[in-house]
Amino acid sequence: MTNDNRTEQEFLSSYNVHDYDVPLTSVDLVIFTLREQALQVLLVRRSDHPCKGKWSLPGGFIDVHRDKTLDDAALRKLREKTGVQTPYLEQLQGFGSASRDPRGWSATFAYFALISSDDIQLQHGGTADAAQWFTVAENLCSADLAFDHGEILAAAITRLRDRTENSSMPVHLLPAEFTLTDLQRVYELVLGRPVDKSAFRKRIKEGDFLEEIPGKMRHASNRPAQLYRLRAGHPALTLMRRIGGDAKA
Amino acid sequence: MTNDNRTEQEFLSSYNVHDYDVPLTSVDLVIFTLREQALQVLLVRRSDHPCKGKWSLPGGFIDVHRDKTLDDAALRKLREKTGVQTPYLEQLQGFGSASRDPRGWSATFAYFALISSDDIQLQHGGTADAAQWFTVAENLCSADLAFDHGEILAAAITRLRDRTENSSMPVHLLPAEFTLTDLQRVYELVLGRPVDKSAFRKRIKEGDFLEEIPGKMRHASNRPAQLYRLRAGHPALTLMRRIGGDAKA
DNA sequence: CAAATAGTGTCTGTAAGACACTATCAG
DNA sequence: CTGATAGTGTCTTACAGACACTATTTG
Repeated sequence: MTNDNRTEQEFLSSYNVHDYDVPLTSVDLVIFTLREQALQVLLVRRSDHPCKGKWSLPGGFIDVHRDKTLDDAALRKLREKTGVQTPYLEQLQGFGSASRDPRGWSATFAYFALISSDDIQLQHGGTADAAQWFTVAENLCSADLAFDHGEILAAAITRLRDRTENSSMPVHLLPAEFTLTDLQRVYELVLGRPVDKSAFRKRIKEGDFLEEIPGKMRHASNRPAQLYRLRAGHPALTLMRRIGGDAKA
Repeated sequence: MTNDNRTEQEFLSSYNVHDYDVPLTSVDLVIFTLREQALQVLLVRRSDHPCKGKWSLPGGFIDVHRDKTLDDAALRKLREKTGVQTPYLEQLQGFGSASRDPRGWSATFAYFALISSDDIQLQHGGTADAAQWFTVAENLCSADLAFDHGEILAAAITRLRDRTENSSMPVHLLPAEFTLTDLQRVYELVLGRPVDKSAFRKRIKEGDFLEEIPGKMRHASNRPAQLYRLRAGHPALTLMRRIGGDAKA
């Protein structure tokens, strides 16, 4: 009886989500920042079943009454955990299977956030679980994380490295004002290899997503360094190393 | 009462998905192929509400009893529509909001498939809705497709073009055996611009994902062309135009 | 032979990496 | 002055695009 002549109105009034077996649907976040001269990720200890006691990515079910969109749901979780209002946020990948959660068929939209450690105010107490920053290392993904969160974390690290090879992404790990040397250190940290200063600066300037802060320098016991900031109104991500040929022709 | 001392077993026995308001969760497919010298995409006319009568991407709800994983769900939909068993399939992006489906909060995992038109056997009759191939053009995304499928289609086209710039992806649009000129035509079609023959062939050979089929040529009223095929056991996607520097150091 | 497409060789500009050089501060 | 880091210039090499050239078939 699905192909009759009911109006859409009639159809909808007879439709009830609860009549069907549906997957659990959640949002999980991989939140990166720079702390203690290292790339770190935020994990939360689960205070309840399933996976009680294990470390997990922050996240949870979509609240169909409060969240208008998937991005809203991710932003809400991020703000609840870190207090950060306007992070760099992008969708990473979906993960779903019959077996990843013992409560039943489960699917999650994994997100990927970069924030400056200056902006963080970890939310403690109340219903918040214990949250802690972990330095990103190869063995962290194979640690005994909850659900398939090790796999999600590995995918996030891969994505961050890939984007670092050819985009401005890592700027979002820094505070609003920084020197080019600061930025170079971030690239080196994420890529795990040294980067040539001259070539790096050429590429960044060419990308044209930064601007000098007029007259503002950082002083130390050496030549002062020009401070830069993101050029206002520019996209959050600028691709560099444009591909050969004339991509517009 | 979430933080008590129940065992996981006790917890699960009291847990019921139907106690909560959950989003509808589905899988949608953007299936590309080459037909009539053009890049085409498969759309299905909806035979029922909502969006009755509109063209939509093939897809549907996850069947928590038949599908073990998200990828399984996508593969099942693809086989049901096209009969293709082993396509190139990758996850595209998740889309979800309170408003994209009038039945309620809805989220979808969009997938992205490339198939050779040689392999297609469109499934007609039975419960299958009318399916039809449409040539990909800019205006197709802004046509009046069901739900937010125009947006999903646009994202898929963007992804295909991006990958075509720097990977072997387009080979999956061709039959198992093809000439280098065939392949070049595909790249040109997807990118919408001419590609230099010499540079193209250098890059493809360097990518090392193809092999000559020994002694097998395609004959016409001109010099015969060597036929190639995917090198067995190689990954479905090979990146070309490797990034500068020494990415392994 | 001509026509047609397959396939290759050569030149050139551009840009990235390497690395040395200069600049400018504190103390 | 020295030490330290900021910032730039120069050289070399690799490679993609442009484009002309050769090769091999049918008819």
